[in-house]
Amino acid sequence: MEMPFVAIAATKEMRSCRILGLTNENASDKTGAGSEARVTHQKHPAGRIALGMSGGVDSAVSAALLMRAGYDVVGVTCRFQDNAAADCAAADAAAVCALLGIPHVERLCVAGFEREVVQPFATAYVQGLTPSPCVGCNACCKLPGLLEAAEELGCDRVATGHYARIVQLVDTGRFAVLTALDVRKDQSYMLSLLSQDQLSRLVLPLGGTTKTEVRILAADLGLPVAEKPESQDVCFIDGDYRTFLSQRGVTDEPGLIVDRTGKVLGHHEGLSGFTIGQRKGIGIAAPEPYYVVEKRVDSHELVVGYASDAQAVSVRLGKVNWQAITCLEGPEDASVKLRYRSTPAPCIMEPEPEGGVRVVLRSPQPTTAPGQFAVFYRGSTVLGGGMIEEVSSV
RNA sequence: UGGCCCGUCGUCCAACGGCAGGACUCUGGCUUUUGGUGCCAGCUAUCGGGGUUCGAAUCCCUGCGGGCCAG
Repeated sequence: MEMPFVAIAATKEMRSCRILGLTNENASDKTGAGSEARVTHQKHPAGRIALGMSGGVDSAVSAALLMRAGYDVVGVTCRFQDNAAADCAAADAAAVCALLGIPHVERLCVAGFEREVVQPFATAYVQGLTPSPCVGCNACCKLPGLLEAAEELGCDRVATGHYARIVQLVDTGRFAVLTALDVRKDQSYMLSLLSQDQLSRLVLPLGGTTKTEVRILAADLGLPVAEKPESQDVCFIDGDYRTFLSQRGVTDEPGLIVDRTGKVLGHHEGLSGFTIGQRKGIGIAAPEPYYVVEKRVDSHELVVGYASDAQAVSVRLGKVNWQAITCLEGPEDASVKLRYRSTPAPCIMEPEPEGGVRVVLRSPQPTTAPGQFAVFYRGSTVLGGGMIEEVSSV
């Protein structure tokens, strides 16, 4: 046993591929004391790996699973911020590593995080976009940081606690992301910007497990973070969104709330407080709920409409990062997620100049906001993803 | 200041003289590595004063406040 690859049955979408994961990651194995005993006495047959540890339960359990699979695991906590929360996260990760008996290192990534994630986030709001910082963070900050750490630590692979799977397609040799088996926790969307190089070295121990199993395993192992709640909200904003944005120079000006016909319905205190598709917080009583359908940055107008107006029929993407396929040569069918937790919707991908893609939805979908990512799927395979630049509703 | 309508949650609208209900807003919760959506729950009202009645949002009188025809 020298490579951690597992062949899986061919699916309709993929003629064949191999999962880059763990040899014993199957759900049925969670109590498999037998196989566990078999691997623990071996001398790291799977090699040395740098595991990104956030301090949460997912990465903690990932460490244990990697160890079971025969990896020589080094816990790496990237410090994206210099504050108490980061101290706390790092301390939790260190405690887990200590308990598991593996080394733990911290890595300072504050400058890179600021440059690649935080500033672009604020800039997006100035432009009237609704950014999705985690997508960019994974590709431009988290993975690069981990890979650098791996280099320094002599690791040939890296791992994270994302719920998704990675495969290598036999036909083309390309690496692709698959959805997690636990569809409720699937995070493949968040990995859609990863490059081939990043994917080729990434191992995702949790792709074949469920959150429930992870919690159970964490408890069985006595991990101190077993009960830690799910992360949510933007990690670098603790507290008031508005305050954060204003500290970042995002000036917010009041403006009118109008409907599609131009009728004035009310006032708002700043466009950055709204995202397209949003329902709550508009503050206008009407026969039906209003949704934000447009933000007019120049005139500071917020355009609202009923649910029937808050539908997208097509979106235009900037440069798309292709994963399972090399490029798009002509129109092709796929499914697309227009927001992280939305259901993939049937669509046609049409190539546009400079790597862009026009996405024509087979049927109208609840609208989405420029700045969000559209991620293409074929079955459970991620084809690629790109940032939404324009949403068409007619 | 002649005649006629109408005053009910924050908003819009219901309720044969018999427990004031809904929608929207708002608030809280669930869900969630993007304040989105969605789901669940909750708060809040009969314009004031008299009367009739066992009982009034409802009927009568009156005041106040809107609106519409008149001039």
